[in-house]
Parts: sequence; C-alpha cells; structure tokens
Amino acid sequence: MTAREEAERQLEILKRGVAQIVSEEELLDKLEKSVAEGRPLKIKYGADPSAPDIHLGHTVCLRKMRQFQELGHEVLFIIGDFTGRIGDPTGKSETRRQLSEEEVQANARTYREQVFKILDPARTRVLFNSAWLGKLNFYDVINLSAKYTVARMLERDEFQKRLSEGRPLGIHELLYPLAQAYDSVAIEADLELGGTDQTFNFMVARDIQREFGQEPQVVLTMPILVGTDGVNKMSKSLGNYIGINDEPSDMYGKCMSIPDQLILQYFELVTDVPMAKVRQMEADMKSGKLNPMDAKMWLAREIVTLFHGKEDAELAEREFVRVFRQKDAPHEIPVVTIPAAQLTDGRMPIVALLSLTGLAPSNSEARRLIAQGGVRLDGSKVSDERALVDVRDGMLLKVGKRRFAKLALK
RNA sequence: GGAGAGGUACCCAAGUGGCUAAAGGGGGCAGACUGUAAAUCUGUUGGCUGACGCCUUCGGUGGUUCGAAUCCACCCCUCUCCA
Repeated sequence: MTAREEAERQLEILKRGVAQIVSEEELLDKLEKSVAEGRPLKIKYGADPSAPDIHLGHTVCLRKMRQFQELGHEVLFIIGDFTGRIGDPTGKSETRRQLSEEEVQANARTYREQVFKILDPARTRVLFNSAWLGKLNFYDVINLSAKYTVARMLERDEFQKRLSEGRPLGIHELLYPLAQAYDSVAIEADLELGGTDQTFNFMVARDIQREFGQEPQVVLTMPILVGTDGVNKMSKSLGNYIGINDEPSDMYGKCMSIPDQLILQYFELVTDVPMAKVRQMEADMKSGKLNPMDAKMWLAREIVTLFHGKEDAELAEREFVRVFRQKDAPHEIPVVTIPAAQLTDGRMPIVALLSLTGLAPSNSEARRLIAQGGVRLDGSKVSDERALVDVRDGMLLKVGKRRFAKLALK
C-alpha cells in the first residue's frame, strides 16, 4: 500500500461522526506525509481545568482522539490551567475563580484517571499551557495581538451577539482565542480537535500559526452531544449528563431516558457499532420493523459495556427490565436501618418513615407524594398520609418508579 | 465623574401597601398511558402540622405603617449610555 492509499484509508476511518474538517485535503496531505516519514501527527486537544468530571459528551472527542492513536498518532492533551483563569467567552462566561496550584494538580490527576479509560496513555502527552503562556511578558502579548485585527476577531458570532445586544464584552475575552492559538504555536500542532463551539478559536490558531511561520493546523470539530433532556448540550451543571463513572444500572437507565430521536446520533458518536449497522437500524425504525425501545436498549448495553464490561451491562439490562417493565423491585436495594427507639409500639407515621429513609426530602414532600399516589409499601399503595406503619424487618418502601428502600430494624 | 436600568423561589420572569408562599414559563417530582427513566396528557413544586393554623422567603441593614417583595434611608452587587 502506498502512503497515499494508507492516508486515504485513515481518513475514511477518521471521518466518522465529524461535524467539519478544515480541510480534508490538508488532512490527507498531513496523513500521507506522516505515513511516509513515519512521524505521528500531533493532535491537540484543550481541556478545561475546572471540571474534571468526564461524561459522555467529552467522550465524543476523546474517542476521536483514540482513533488517531490507533492509527499511530500522538495526542497532546493540554490542560488549560492558564487560559482557564481568563474564562472562555463561549456561552455564558461567568467569571471563574482562580484555581490554586494544588487544585490544578488534583484536577489533572482526576483527568488522567478518567481520560485514560479511553485514551492510550502510551500515545498521550499531558501538558499545562501555563508552561508557555505564563512565560510571555506584556510585550509578547502585545506582539501576539498585533497579529490579528479587531474586525477579524469580531467575526465570531458570540462576540457579535454580545455587542448587538448591548451586553458587556471584556478585552480579555478578545485575547482568549489568541492565547489558545498560541498553544497551537507552542506545541506545533498538526491538528486540533474539539467541539463545534470551538471552531472560531481553532481557525484563529491557523492564522496565528501561519504568522509564526508554521504550517496551519487542520481543524476537526465534532458535534456537540445533546444531553438526556434532548435539548441542551450535555453538561454536568444542567444535570442532563451520563457520567463515565456512573453505576452500571444508573448509566443504563440514563441511556434509556434519552429521547428516541437521539438514538442514532448516540450510536454514531459514542459507540463502536459500525455505521452500516447504524444505517440499517435507521431504516428498520422508519419501516416499523425495529421498535425504538429495542434500539435504545441495544445502545444502553453498548455504552455500559464500554465503561463497565459486558457482564455488568447485561446485569443492568436485566435489572432495568425487571424494575421498569415488570415493575418488580431491583435486586439491590439500599437498606435503611430504623432505630427501634424511633418507634412507638413498633409503629411509625408513614410521613416520618419517608423522610427518615431519605426517599422524601421533607415531610411536606412526603405528604405530597402520598397524595399523588407515588408511595408504595410492600407493593400496595399508601393513600392515607396519616397512616401508621407497623415497621417490620425487610419491609419494602417505594417512591415513584425508581426510588426504593428496604427497612431494617435495630 | 455624570445620567439611567436592575438585583424576586432551582432557573427565567410578573408583581409597586393587605385578596401574595408570591402570576406565567422552564426544569424537577408524581400520576395516567406506553413493550423505554422516549413521546403525550394531567397534577404538583418553601418548611412545620392530622387539621385550623403557624414560621421563614423577594440583594443587605435599619425605618415608616395596624400591615411591605411593594413606601423611605443608607449600603453592597450587576449592567447600559455619556464624559
């Protein structure tokens, strides 16, 4: 196989799921050169230092990086400890508090642990951008900003929007893309990878690299993964995320809670299921041959398998079917010990029991739940909020569809 | 420095003296339905109480008043425009 053919083969693999590549020809050339010279491409990825909890949304890019690694390339994982202090103008930029050195280090450690569930440590270098950005003096910064114009910087739609809506726009925010661009210069990135929301920053980096006499990086963006609410981008703060450290059953359930329209996209972006199969599924769902639920169960199994292994995935699925379809109790239920001292004549008001077990956050909420018919004791609905319960060992308390507690007397 | 706008419950946002625990929307929760924790529809959404009711809440502090998210004073914070 010629270098060109090998490059074409790699490109074909790498194109799965991507939103945009600038440009395919450049990437192909770089891949070819890389193959011919036996030199891995440097894949740049910038990570925010403040949120080290990784969820499925992050894995979209991580998986793409993994693909690069499997093709022999090298990932430079940059922790933006310096830029993190500026505050990325993407979205609602709330001023961030400065992280201490120790916090940054601690976060970095967590990052490594989580990220290497997907990335190959042998082909990853973790770097901190303070290493070079922290060395620039004011002159250097001005010099760097001289390489770009205000008009060009204002092309960014986020900036445009802020200006036209009369919302504030800090000078430092204009500098942010330059700082990120300088990262690319510092490491001589061949390609930068990230979400589509980063497109502008990535493109600025190309220009700045050119200014520094480097070959511009290829820009490869991935779609932003929509969260379980089906509307917003997946993020921890919105609570619509599936964490890679989630318990298998929780992870499975969360996967099942995504809207049906998201199924195919999830398959494409966060699983290894071949695209041919994904397309087949799409056709089958359209024709009614495949129930979306079954497709989703497959998806959930795939995802749980990726992070917990096949066995746990199958277990999680059986539990899901048991709890939600057959409405049985799960096998593992948190046991709550009830101190005998809390009982009068072996009995306790249902409301108190609900808050004591933590199934309801307050007595008022407990009453509300009962009024709404959401409380079951050993399978039968509790309808009287004043009911006194004869507490027995092993009693099963259930709230809603998925909150259970098993009582233990002490 | 000057002029102005604003800070309301998890979020957005109405409310300018009692009828306001505070409209509406989002989100959350529950129910119905469903082969899904999908979709759809309905209800619910401060705390204490069996209940009457009571307590806490509208940036902070202090006042006016029988009574304040609503009026006054001072303070803190955010934003816009002009210089």
